[in-house]
Order: sequence, then C-alpha cells, then structure tokens
Amino acid sequence: MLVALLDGRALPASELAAIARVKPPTASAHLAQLVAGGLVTDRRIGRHRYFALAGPEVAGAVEALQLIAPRRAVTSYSQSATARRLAEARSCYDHLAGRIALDLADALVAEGAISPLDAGEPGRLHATDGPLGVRLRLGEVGDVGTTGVRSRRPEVRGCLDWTERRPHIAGRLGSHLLAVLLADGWVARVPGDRSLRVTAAGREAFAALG
Amino acid sequence: MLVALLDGRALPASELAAIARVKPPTASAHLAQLVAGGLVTDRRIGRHRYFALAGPEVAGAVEALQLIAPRRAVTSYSQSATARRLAEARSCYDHLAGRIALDLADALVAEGAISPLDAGEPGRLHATDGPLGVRLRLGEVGDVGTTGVRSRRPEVRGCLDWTERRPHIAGRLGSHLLAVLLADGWVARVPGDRSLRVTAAGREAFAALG
DNA sequence: CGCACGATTCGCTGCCGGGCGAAGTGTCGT
DNA sequence: ACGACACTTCGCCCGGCAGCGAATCGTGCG
Repeated sequence: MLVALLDGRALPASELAAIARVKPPTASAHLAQLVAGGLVTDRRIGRHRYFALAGPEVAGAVEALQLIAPRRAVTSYSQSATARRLAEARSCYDHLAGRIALDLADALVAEGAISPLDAGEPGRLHATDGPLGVRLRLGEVGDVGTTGVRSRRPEVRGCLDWTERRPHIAGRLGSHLLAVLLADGWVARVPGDRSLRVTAAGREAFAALG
Repeated sequence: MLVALLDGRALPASELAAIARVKPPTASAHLAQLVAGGLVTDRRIGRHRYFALAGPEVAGAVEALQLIAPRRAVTSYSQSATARRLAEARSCYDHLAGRIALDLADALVAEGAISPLDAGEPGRLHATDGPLGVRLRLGEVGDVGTTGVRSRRPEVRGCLDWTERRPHIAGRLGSHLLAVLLADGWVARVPGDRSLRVTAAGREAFAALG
C-alpha cells in the first residue's frame, strides 16, 4: 500500500485493498494502523476515504527500504498497461474521469461555463453558449429525465480524481457529458473494465475544439 | 541491534543481545535472520562472531526509519563508560560523529560555510573563507583525489547522529574534516574502538575558534 | 587435558496479529 | 422512502514468531 502511495497520489481504501490483494475489512484495519502510526493521512470525501503518505520522511523510509528489499515482481499498479489506460480516461460512477476529464473541466472553466471546481463541493453551471457548451449540449442539463421530478443531485459537483488529485466534473453535468461523449462516439466503453477508449473521431473533435 | 550498528562498528553477538535486552538464544536466532536477509554481515573471529551492517543502503534504511519512528528512551547503551566516549566523539564510516561533530556542524552553519543540514539530504558548501573554513582548509574539498575524476558523492550530506538524532556532516566534506582533524592531531583514534579522543591540543584549538 | 566461555540448537510456550465473513453505519443517487 | 455502495466494526480462527531453559558444540586459556 505504501509503495502504491509513493508517488504522492491519494487512493481510496477499496483501491488499496485491491492492490494489496486483501478484502476490505483487512485493508480497513491495516489503514487504521497506518493512520494511527502517522504514516498516512486520510481525507474523507463523501462515502470515500482517500489515503496518502503523511510526508516526505515516510516516502523516504519506504524508498530506503525498497533499496534493501529483495526485488519482487513489480506488478505494481502504476506501470501496467491497464493502469495507464485508466489514468487516461475512465468512467467514475456515471461520469468521466482521468486526464481527459481534467482537461475537459479546465476547458469548461476557461470558457466560463462552470465555476472552478472544489472536491466534494457543489458548483454552478453558468453560460452554456460557448463553443464547448453548444457542442456538448450543456443547455440540456437542466431537464433531467422525463419525469419532471427535480433531482436533488447538484447540477455540477467536484469529484476528486485519484490519479491527478484534482477535481473533475460530477453531478448532473458530469453524467450528461459522459452520455453525450458516448452517444456521439467520441469515447467508447472497454468491456470488462472501467477504462474508456478515445476514438479517432473523438481525438479529432477534441483537437478541433482546442 | 541495527541502530547499535549504525556507526559502522562490528559488535559480537553477546553485546547485541545485551543491547537488545534479550537472552543469547533469542539474539542468535534474530541475527541469523538478519544475515539471511542480507541486512548484516558476520565475521567469525575465534569463538566470537562479529556482526556489522551489510552496507550503506542498510544504514540509510535504518536512519530513514528513525526519522519516522516515535522517540524511544535509548537506555541500555547510553550509560556505560565507553558509550559516553562514543557519544562524545567517534568515527562514522569515514567521517566524524558524536557531540563534537554536531558542535562543529553548528559552527560551520553559523559561519555560513554550509547550508543547514537535513538528514540524508545533500547540502551545499558555500563560503570557505571564514575563520573555521580557513583553519580547516575547506577550500581543498572541491578537488577530490588526484585522478581528476568527479566523484558522484555529494560535497556535503547530512547523516543522522544516533546519539543526538540530529544530522552531522558526511559527504566529501565530512571525510575531509576527519582527515584534517587527525592530521593536525586535534583528535586521535582509540585502538580497538571507533571512538575518538580529543587531544589537549585539539581542545585548546576548538576553544580558540569558539 | 580440562575448564570456561561464547555461541548455537532443540523443544516448548504464550501470544500477537493478519485475515475473513457477517452485520452495521453513513452517504449518494433514483 | 428506498436501494446501492464504500467503509467500518465485531467475532472468530489460525499460523507464525519471539522468547526462554536446557543441552550441545567449538574455541581459547590455564
């Protein structure tokens, strides 16, 4: 777990459990000890709990131990092919995550379509008439579903991206964006995996929009 | 046990058992594991068996762990007479350690000769023209050996002093300082021991320099 | 040669701590 | 209001390891 956290990212408990190949209760107990011992810090966001190394001294100790530890098959998460795909683009619940999601969020903030994002906090959808707003049909975000029932889900919400430690777009807008990107064939689901593939058409379209 | 070996000395099994406050069979089993794991090397001399750290990586790992470990009362070792001598002045690999090393480091920092030390981190050698810098010939530190080969060893490095838990001077400067102090007769080696004796001349010289 | 001493091996005990399934808690979304 | 989900707590089992006493091995010294 500590090795997985070496690059400074914050990872949720479930992810650390999977990396360590143990069940959630075991991971929870172990993480509790790491926190009690001051090796990692935790940050609760919604129903997730993100863990990160407590400081550079801890990272130094882990690295020093790696130097004298017998080499193990580093099937470590950070270098496998699927890990790279996940870091690039993936779905997070019903919205987009990964590098591409952050780029998209930055672009929308720059266009003035949304307020700057804060992890876990609700945001506001402002102008929907910029180039991106028109192309991505942001105007439709207001009316959710056909029931006419006003959802309590905020129209925009920041959701901490665990690969980059910055918030990407969740909420109704996040859901809408993923649906549009899938419908228009810019990204495609990869079976058996949460990762998403950016299609050739998508790559072209993103480039055209800057 | 590893902490006791941090200064590079080789200690017999019985000594390590006493330091760890365990009986000989326990120490023997533990040391066997340390040897098997490649953390320490052993050397049989007569009916004794001396153990030492396997290398600087191991020392680095132990030091890194000390930085994040809660402080413990180091009771056992700190009371014997030889322990007091070791705490005062000793060699650590090829450089100076102990109280005197820390005083020297503080004085050099105060004079602006070196940047404040950080355990395990490389530092910089700045002015060499202060009273201490001139007296200790810090100007010679730059040219290492006669080969002209640029050593990758940093000119200054912080090395955690296990008696005081503060960094003293290692690196090329540390090596240089010990060589100068020995050459000028300020300190002298004590046979059969890593401890150093501050000579009368040395005491006088240190006092004169503040 | 025999004793003293350092170190090791053997057998045993106590216990800590990792690991899991099942059930509970809080949050999110419909 | 309700179900889904992330995480935690509880209770339990089990393996392994630290630690020791007694006996053994090997070396050095008288």
